[in-house]
Amino acid sequence: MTSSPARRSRSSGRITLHDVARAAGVSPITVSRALRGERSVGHALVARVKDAAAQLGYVPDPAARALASSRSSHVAVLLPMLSNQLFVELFEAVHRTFGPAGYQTLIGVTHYDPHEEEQLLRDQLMHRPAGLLVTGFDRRDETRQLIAASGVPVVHVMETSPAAGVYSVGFSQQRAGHALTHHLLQRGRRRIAFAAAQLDPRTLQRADGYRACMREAGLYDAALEWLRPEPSSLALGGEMFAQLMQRKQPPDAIFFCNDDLAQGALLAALQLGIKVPSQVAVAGFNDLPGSEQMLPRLTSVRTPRVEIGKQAARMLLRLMRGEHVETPCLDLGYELMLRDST
Amino acid sequence: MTSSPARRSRSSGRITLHDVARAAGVSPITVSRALRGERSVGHALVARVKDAAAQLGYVPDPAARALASSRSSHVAVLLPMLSNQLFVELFEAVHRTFGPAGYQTLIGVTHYDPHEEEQLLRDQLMHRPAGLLVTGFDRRDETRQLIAASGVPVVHVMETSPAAGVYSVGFSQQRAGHALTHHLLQRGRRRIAFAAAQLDPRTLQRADGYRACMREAGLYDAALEWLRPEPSSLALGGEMFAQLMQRKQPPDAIFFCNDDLAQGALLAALQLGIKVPSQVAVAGFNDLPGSEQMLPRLTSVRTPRVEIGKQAARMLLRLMRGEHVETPCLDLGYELMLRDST
DNA sequence: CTGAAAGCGCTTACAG
DNA sequence: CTGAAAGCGCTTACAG
Repeated sequence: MTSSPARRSRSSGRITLHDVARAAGVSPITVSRALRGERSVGHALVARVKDAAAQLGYVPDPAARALASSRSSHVAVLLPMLSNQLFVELFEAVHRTFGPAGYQTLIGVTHYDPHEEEQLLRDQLMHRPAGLLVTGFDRRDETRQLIAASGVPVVHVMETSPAAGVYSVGFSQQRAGHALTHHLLQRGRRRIAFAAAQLDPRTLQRADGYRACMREAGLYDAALEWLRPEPSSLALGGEMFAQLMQRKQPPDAIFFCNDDLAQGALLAALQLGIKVPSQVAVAGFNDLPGSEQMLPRLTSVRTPRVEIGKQAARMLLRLMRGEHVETPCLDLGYELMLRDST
Repeated sequence: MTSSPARRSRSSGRITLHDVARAAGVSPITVSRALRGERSVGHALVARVKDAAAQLGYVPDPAARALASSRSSHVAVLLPMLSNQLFVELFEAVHRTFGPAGYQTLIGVTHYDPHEEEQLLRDQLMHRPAGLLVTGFDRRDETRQLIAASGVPVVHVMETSPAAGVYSVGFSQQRAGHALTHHLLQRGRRRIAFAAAQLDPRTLQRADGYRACMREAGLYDAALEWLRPEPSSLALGGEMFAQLMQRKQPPDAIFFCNDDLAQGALLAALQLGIKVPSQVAVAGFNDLPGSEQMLPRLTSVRTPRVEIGKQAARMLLRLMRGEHVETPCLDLGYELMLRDST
């Protein structure tokens, strides 16, 4: 029971690996290994060490661990925007998966701005995250190089890429856009407009799907496409709807690139006395909260963001452990939610 | 130009304080002090050191810093739920304030669960955050002690408390609830219902305000209060509205504790053919996105979550630096948004 | 105002 | 399968 020598002490009184080692009667390295679950430690020892650690209420110090191993216990997630409920759900799924695995989830919001993304990335990378989750593939070359140079494993979410050495979990935005347009055509619509905001890469991929489908049907008309760069919102959706319906040749269906626009359109229709779907069909994308409560209930495309978050986090966890990933390009599909507005 | 000795090296090739020191011709401690802005270093030296650091592209290692100083460069924020846009806006404001100050913001979502909150807190505290932001005051005694024992400075958001040694930024939920009820009374309403979900402390404080106001008017009737424990949502709001209006003596106004409930109610009214506000007035709380687009536009109480986030982060920053805080209990008020639904 | 020494609590790399 | 030594990159506490 010799107490520590009377040297000038900076000790925080914290219980350390050494305390556990002394209690268990082994060396600190063995404790370190036992607690991290390295296979090389004997069963009996592992049990004894874990007991001692629990007894003492030992909590490892992440900073010391990070310094010694030069790998931290947090994961960085870069998302475009939290005002879109889609990304909130994605984040929560990621967070729920990393938490129990012992990782903290750091969030960065890029606001769809490539420069902001790069700045955030620099900040994050300086903290040496154990892994990185980013949205999509569209970023500056410098940002890409920054990531590559860091050596931090990355998984991309929301889109997929079959490229070698690239890890992604998402679905085909293009095909989903195509499918929704196809549904509208099947309902007998001909003058189908595509109304979009924000114009991020995934929105443009949906536009591609729409275009391809309309061309296949011989019905493509550039005048029916309306792309607005500002963020999407209920108010903007209402405004776009009103203007589209005021045209000399109004559309008989409108495919909004996001549900908030479509919800705003439905509210505007109510106000303007325009009947949906008899006069014009309205469809959205993402199936966000509220779409099922709209009047009429909004047809949309359900995107599997929760599953994407979960699977992407799991994939990243494997990469971080240096394990093999069976399916580096994971397509989780989408689901057409056909409701009353089409 | 002596290269490092041929000892077994674990060096990550990283540029360290020592490299900067050598380049600037000073000792590492001086570099450390100069870069952290300690006053004791001479002007000329600071400039020389900063130059050298910039030249070399030096980036401090947060893990090493945390280990040596036993204080980290991140701040933990505990929020009840991200599906409520209110907290997303609050979080973004906090994040925007801490980022430039050199702190990472770690988020924890409690889902209004005291046990989950305590678990999150243990996780966070083990990482020794430099500061802590928590929502409200309602938590288990053990959780409270955990925080106190950690010595980490804390600021509470959304509610205020004048207690000594307690730091808070928010507004009076009670007064806001009272004010909205008062507005409904002024509009000539008498049978004013209070419909709530989730039943978190702040919702109950709003209920208190409602009750006090109704009692003052001699109109309080317990039958007009409906408290449901499940999370609030558009769907639940619609359901509660329909049931309230089916009663033998329906209310002539309904105060929903949150805008999503009220928005759901407005949509249900449209569907049921119930006129708002002529037949029944509907009001919400928080003034969330979409309320202004509703039909009719929804009366609500605008809560200053962005300002709360910003001011709370600033207050915490001062506490973290050991500076004096002028106003430990900061009331930022609220604003009645009177629109067409009342 | 500047510095040499020691230490923060862990893990890596080398042995046996 | 277990351990003694060294080191990760910084800051604290003590001197001058």
